[in-house]
Amino acid sequence: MMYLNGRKSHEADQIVKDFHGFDLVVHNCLIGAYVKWGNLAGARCLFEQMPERNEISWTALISGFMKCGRVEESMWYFERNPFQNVVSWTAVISGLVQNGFNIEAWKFFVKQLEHGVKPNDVTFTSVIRACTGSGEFRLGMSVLGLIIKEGFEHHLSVCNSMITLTLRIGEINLARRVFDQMVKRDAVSWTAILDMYVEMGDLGEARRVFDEMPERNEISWSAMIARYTQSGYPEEALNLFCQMVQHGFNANTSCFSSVISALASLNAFRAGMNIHAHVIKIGIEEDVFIGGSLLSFYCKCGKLEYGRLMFDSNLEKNVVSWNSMIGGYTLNGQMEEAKAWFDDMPVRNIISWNTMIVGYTENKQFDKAFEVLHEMLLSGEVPNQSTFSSVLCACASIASLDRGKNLHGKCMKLGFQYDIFVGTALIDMYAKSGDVESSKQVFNRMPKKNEISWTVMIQGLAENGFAEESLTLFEEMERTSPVAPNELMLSSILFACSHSGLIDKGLRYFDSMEEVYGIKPKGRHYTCMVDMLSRAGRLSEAEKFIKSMPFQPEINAWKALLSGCTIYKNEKMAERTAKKLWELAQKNSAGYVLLSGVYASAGRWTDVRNIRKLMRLKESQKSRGCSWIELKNHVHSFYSEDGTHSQSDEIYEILDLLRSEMPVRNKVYSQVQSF
DNA sequence: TTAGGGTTAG
Repeated sequence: MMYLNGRKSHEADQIVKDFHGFDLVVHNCLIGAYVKWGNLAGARCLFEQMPERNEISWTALISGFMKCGRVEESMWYFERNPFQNVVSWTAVISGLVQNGFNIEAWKFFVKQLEHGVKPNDVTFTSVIRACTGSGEFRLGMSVLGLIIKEGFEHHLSVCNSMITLTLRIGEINLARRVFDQMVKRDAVSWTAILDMYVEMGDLGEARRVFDEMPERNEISWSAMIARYTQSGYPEEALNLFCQMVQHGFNANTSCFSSVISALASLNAFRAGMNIHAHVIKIGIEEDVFIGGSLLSFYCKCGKLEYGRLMFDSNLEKNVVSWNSMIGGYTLNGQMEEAKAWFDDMPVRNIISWNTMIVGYTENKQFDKAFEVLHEMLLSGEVPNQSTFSSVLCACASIASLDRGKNLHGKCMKLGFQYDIFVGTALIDMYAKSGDVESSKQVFNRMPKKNEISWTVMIQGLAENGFAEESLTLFEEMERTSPVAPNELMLSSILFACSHSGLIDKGLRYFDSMEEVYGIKPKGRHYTCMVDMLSRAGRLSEAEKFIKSMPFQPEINAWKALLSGCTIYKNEKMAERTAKKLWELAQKNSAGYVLLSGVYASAGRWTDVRNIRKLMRLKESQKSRGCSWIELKNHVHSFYSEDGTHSQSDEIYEILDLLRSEMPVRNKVYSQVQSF
C-alpha cells in the first residue's frame, strides 16, 4: 500500500500488469486504491480478473460502489458475495446511510439479524445514525436494548452516536448520562457534548467545553466556529478561526464555509475576496458548500453581479444556490427580478417560499407577501414557524387584525403557537392592531420568552396607552428573568413614563441608562425626554435638555417642544422653536410635513397652505401621508394626493352623497373644505 | 473490508 501512495490511477494499471499473478493481499490493496482514486471501472476490472478472492476483496468493491453513490451495483455484488460476514453487512448498512437511504439501512439491519449475523460496534454505530438521519428516534431507542444485550454499551463510537441520537430527540439529560458513563472519550464525544450546550442555548458553556477538551481536531474547531456563525456571533467565529490557524490546524471545507458565512454577515467584502482567492489556490472553490457560501457571500454584500458569476460557473446548481440568488435580489430591493428567479426555479423548498415572503415584507409590499403565502398553501407546501413569523410581521405592519387572527388559528392547528418566534410575532401583530388583550394572552402563555418577546410586549403596552402596566412588566422582567434591558425597551419605558406623567421616574430611568444598563442614550431617548418635559409643562427644562444634547436632535424633539409651547401658550419659545423647525424644514422634506402638521393642529390654515405650496414646488412629496382600511381581506390604501385608488371616482361620489346628507357642518369640516 | 462529531440558503 505504501508503494501505491502518491501514485496516479494509470500508474496502478502498469503495476497490475507488472505484478500479474501477484498475491491476494496486493490485489486487495489495489482495489482499495482504485476506489480512492474514484476509478471504479479499474477496481471492477481487477476484481473480475483476480484468480482468487476473499471477504476483503468483496467488501472493498461493495463499499467502493457505495462511496461513489452506485448503490444498486453495490447491492448486486453483496448478493453474490459468498462471504457475507458482519463486515460486509455493515459496509452495506453504512453505505446506504451515506447515500441517504436511512429506512433501507434499517431494513437491511433487520435482515442481517434474521440471517443470524451478529452485529458489531460499527454495525450499531451505523444503524443508530440511520435512525438519527430518518428521525426514527423510537427505532433508535429500541436498538439500545440490543446494544446492552450484546455488551456494546461502553464502546466509544456506539456511545458517540447515541449522544447524537438522544440530542436530536431533545433528551438532553440522557445524552449527558451517556457521556458521563463513558469509559473513554475522544474528540468526537467532546464535540457532540459541546453541541448539547448549543442546543440548550448556552453558547458560553459550549465554549467552556471546547476550551477544556483534552483532545481537539479540525472538526472540533470547525464545530465551534460554525456554532458561533449560526448563533449570530460572526466576530467570535473569526477570532476562533485565527486561533485555529495559529495552533497549526488546517481549515477544511466546512470550516471555510462557516468563515465565509461569518464574513457575509459582517459585510466584509475585501476579507471575503481574500478567502475566495485562498480557496481557489488550495483547489476547493468548486466544492458545493464552498461555492454556495461564496455565492451567498457576494449576494449579501450587494455584489449581485459576482454572485451571478458564481451561479453561472461550474458550480453545481442546487436549491441552496437558487435561494441565495433570490435572497440577494430581495436584499437589494429588486423584487421583480427575485420573482422571476423564483418562478424559474426547477425545485423549490420551504426556504424559497419564505425568502420571497420575507423579501416582500421587508420591501413593504405586504399584499404580495400574502399572495405568496396563498400560492404556497395551494402548492401543498406546509408553512413553518419562520413563514408565520414573517407573514405576521406583514400583518403587524398594516395592522391587519382579521388576517392576523386567521393566521393565529392556522398556527394553533399546526402547533406553532408556543414557538418563541411565532409567539413574539403574534404579540407584535395584536399590539400593533390595537388588540392588547390578545397580545397579553399570547405573551402570558408563552413557555419561553427572549429579549425580543419582552421588548415587543413592553412596547405594545406603552404604545397602546397602558403606560403603568408597561412599567410594571419592565420591573417584573428585571426581577424574574435573565434578560437585560435593551435600547428599544428603554425608549418604550421613557415613552410610558412620558404618557403617564411619571416625570421623575422617567428622569431617573434616563439617568441610569448608561450607568446601570450600559446603554448610551440615542436620539429617540432624548426625544422621549423632551416630549415628557413638554407634556408636563416643564418647558424651560425641555428646552435646556434639547440644547444640552451631545449630538443633533431629532426633528421630532423640536416638534414635541413646539407642541408643548402650543399647549402651555408660551409664544416666545414657540417662535424660537418654530424658527428652528423651519430651518430644519429647508434641509429635509420631513420637516415641511411636520411643520404643516403643527400649523394644522394650531388651526393656522393659511400657513399650512403656504407650506403645502412650497412642498409642491420642491417636489418633496415622497413622504406624503397614507391611510388604509381593510375590507374583506384586502387592504385599500389612500394617499394624501387624490386618484391613487382604482375606485377613487366611486368613493368620492359616495362621499359627496354623504356630505349632502350631513345635517350639521361643524367648524372643522368647513375649514377642511376651504383648505 | 465496516463507524461516530463539523459545512452553504430564510
